[in-house]
Amino acid sequence: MKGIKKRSDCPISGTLDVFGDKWSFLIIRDLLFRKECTYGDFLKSAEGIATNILASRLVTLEENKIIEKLEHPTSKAKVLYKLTKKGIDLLPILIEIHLWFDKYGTTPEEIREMLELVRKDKAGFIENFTKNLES
Amino acid sequence: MKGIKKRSDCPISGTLDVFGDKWSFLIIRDLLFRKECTYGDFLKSAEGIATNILASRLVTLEENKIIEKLEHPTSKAKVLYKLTKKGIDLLPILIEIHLWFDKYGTTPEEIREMLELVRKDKAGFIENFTKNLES
DNA sequence: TAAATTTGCTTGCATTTTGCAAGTACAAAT
DNA sequence: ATTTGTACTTGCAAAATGCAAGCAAATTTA
Repeated sequence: MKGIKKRSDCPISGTLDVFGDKWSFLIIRDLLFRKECTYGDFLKSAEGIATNILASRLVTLEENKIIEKLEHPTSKAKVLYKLTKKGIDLLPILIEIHLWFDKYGTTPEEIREMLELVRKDKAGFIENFTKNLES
Repeated sequence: MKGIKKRSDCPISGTLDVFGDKWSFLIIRDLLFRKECTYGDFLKSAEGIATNILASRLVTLEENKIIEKLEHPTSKAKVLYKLTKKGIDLLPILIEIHLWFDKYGTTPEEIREMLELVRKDKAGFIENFTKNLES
């Protein structure tokens, strides 16, 4: 599965060329909330991604420098995935999706607590969250 | 194409259940930038959506109250599509996608001009843009 | 006013992507 | 030494996508 074909110069189109499917952004969500995930961690997520799809999405995200692979500190059998800076910088998009959803849908309580912080000081929230992920 | 199956309670997942494909958000982009579009207008967009896909996406977006149909003021042969408030409120997501893309990709000049306004006063930009679309 | 064109779709079919179930190779635990 | 865990790959069926053609109603043109 090689280079993605660009449909136009439009930034929205270009972004969808990479993330425009039902799974990629869930992988990013997992990594934003959990910082580092193994292959098995992704498989355990509530939505139930198929293993072949997961593998192909991880490749695409890595090709596009959104995520990177790391050695697991204690086990050679495991692989750690984490976001690059480019990936971490998707946080504001994720936040706006959450805010929009909260306005028109039903947000789980735990997340709604996070959104209160966001509403109090969005820039500060993003800065802190980002710092934590970068470290 | 009937009701969409919800994969989990996660807001990201729920949003992707509706928009998680390569085309839906381009339709919304068109409507944000052009305010009202006919079926033919969407077909003319640079990315070249297939007519059957367009028709099915318009149905889904309408079912989900993101867009609505309007009578064309001068022609019964034409149909006007426009965003609902719920659809207009996707603007902040679109903006963050643009800002992210601009950081890591190449944004067309015309759009970059818009982004300067956004960076000067994001809240004001959104307010004005929204007001214009609502009227 | 009859014929041609425009408009918003639908239909049929080939290609591509997805999803499910198994299988594999290597690491690690028992 | 054997079983289990982990990260995948493979094969195949089902679903989604893409392309081309078709169609009915509205509109324009002759």
